[in-house]
Amino acid sequence: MKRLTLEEIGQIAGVSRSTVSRVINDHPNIRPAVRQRVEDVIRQTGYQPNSAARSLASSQSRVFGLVMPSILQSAFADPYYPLVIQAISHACNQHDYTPALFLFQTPEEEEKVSQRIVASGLIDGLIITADTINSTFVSKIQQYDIPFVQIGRPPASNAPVISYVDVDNEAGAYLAASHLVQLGYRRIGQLATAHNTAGADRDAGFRHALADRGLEVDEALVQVSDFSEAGGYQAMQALLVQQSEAVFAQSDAIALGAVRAIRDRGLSVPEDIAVVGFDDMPLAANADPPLTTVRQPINRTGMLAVETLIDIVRTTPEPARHIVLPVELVIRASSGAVN
Amino acid sequence: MKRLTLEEIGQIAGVSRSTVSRVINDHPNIRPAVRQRVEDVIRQTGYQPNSAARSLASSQSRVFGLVMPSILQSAFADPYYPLVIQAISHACNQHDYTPALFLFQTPEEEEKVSQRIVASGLIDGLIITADTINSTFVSKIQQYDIPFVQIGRPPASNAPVISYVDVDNEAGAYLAASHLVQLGYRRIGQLATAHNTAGADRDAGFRHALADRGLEVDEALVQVSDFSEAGGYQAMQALLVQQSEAVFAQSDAIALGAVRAIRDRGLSVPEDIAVVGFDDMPLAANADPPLTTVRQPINRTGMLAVETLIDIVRTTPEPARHIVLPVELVIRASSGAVN
DNA sequence: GCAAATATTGAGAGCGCTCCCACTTTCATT
DNA sequence: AATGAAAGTGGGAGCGCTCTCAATATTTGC
Repeated sequence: MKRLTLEEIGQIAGVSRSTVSRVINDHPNIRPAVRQRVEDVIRQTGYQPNSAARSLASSQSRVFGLVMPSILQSAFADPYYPLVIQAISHACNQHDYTPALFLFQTPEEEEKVSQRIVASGLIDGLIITADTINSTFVSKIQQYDIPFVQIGRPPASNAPVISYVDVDNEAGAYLAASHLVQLGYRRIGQLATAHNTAGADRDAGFRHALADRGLEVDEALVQVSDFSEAGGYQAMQALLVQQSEAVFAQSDAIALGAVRAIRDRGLSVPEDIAVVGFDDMPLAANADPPLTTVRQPINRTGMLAVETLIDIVRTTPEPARHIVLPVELVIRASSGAVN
Repeated sequence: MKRLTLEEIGQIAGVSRSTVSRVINDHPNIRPAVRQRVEDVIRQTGYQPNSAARSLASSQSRVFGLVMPSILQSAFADPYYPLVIQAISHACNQHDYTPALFLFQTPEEEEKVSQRIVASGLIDGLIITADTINSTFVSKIQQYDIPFVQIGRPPASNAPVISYVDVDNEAGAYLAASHLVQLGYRRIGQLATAHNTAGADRDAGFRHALADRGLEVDEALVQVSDFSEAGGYQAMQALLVQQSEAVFAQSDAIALGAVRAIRDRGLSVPEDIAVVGFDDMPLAANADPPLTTVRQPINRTGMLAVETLIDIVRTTPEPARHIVLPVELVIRASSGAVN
């Protein structure tokens, strides 16, 4: 099937290349009859403008890059990332952008690909997720004039100048921890993380909640894990020694690992130890027991990241946009509040 | 940071645009001294050719589309797909291709985006996964001259003309089922699937293995599920009524759902019912009990899909390439063969 | 009904590259 | 040393679009 050009569409419709271009780009000042005629021809022929020619002439590609730097072994072990990818894909489809995927498993891979990303003009903007606190990627691309938004708050030093979409991690952790306190638990542990600001904010919310109820945080009850199930299992084993009554896990994957560790010790959830997670992944509801957790709106996060980036690309990049989405506590059996 | 052009690089290096182009595209017949000089300038300036201009002039974009049609609710519930995405991303990075992601959650989304994909020239080729048996997507794009490879064998009617990379699902299921037979189980059930050829092939391998050992397949012991954990849970509940001694699950996610269902019934794995999965996801080794399963080489699958597609794009598309990768049985505790 | 204002359309240039062809230089051969 | 072939290099055309500007058509006001 031969590909048609603007010129040929114009020929068929009896107008010039320019007029067809105007129709496609939705410019004003076209006689309705002409627009109609051109649109008909486009529909009948299935014409699609050549994207290379378009982006060469307009220096806009309508391609966004979705970047996940430094996924070492295990980032995909957290089902959060696939959901983010899905959400962004969906948002891009809605807005006629194409998402290009850049997963970096090693620093070398990151180095090799990132130069091409920023300098080839293939990409109009970047959505960056999973940024670890000391990632070099963001500082590298800041030198180029490529627009980007982060999913998740960047470290405080960068935050004012970087646009981002985040969920209210602190409020979520506050809700989760308060829930445990209200249920009467006193020795409340935390399975924390140390890689990104989400972990830091959840930690802050946890501590804030306990402090507000007059409880002190026993540092022995705070164990550090990564965001994976396996990490949660290990960290929980350490926590079990400390006889905590309840535990707030910074992700659902961690929570599931914790449940497994508790079970392996012959204890049960929530009777012996209550567990609360964070994220409300689909598997949280199906878990055994169903997981009390903090629901974060991943689809909205992805949609807003894309829309914010479109806004930045089309209008002025200044000032940086900061969006923080609310979260909610979803109470299920694992915290002992319901059967 | 202003972007340089070929012309400017040539100016700096004291050669013409054409010569720089030759260096970049690795053409022969350049004096080594000149090539060196040009390469130095490129390195120092960090020059990257403009990809829009390049693809307009050469009609090659070096972008591949990764398509997952008809993900209705739950395809991402199977952790297999994120791993495939990761593998393909990695392979594309290695070969200087950019992977663009097209996930379709509804037929409307598929309809809207697919026209743009095939006709805009943005994409040099497609890698199509998760194709359900009666997907219309493949038949739609076959009308266009866009090269593609499938991950997973297409239905027999299409198979001869479509290039694909698959794992030996039948052999894997045969291994898994034979393993259970050898362990002495006789009432062996299957948690099957009905969406794609992988399921059909695994079913065939399962039946083949039982037949080879003189066992008949009791159809009451074959329950149909989707590829998810939740699906496995439901299907296993139905199977529990039938008193099977062992069960072959067509995916690890299904197997984990089955384990949960068995547990919920107060039975244990493998003492009461042995379970074997398929895929060897990372979580299979960490599961409780660790899952006996069939390991499929997802990274190699992704790499070969990309390399096959590159080969098709660069050389002749005929004849279709068919690659089937071997799998291996990984024996862990869930089948009762080890503690 | 006519000039002025405005709406609509077409043509040219150019985005930065690749590809082809023509030209210059170098080298092997006699 | 002369010749032909091969190696190496530069310039023009053109990929299919957008954007600007000039030209033409239509409308408005009086």
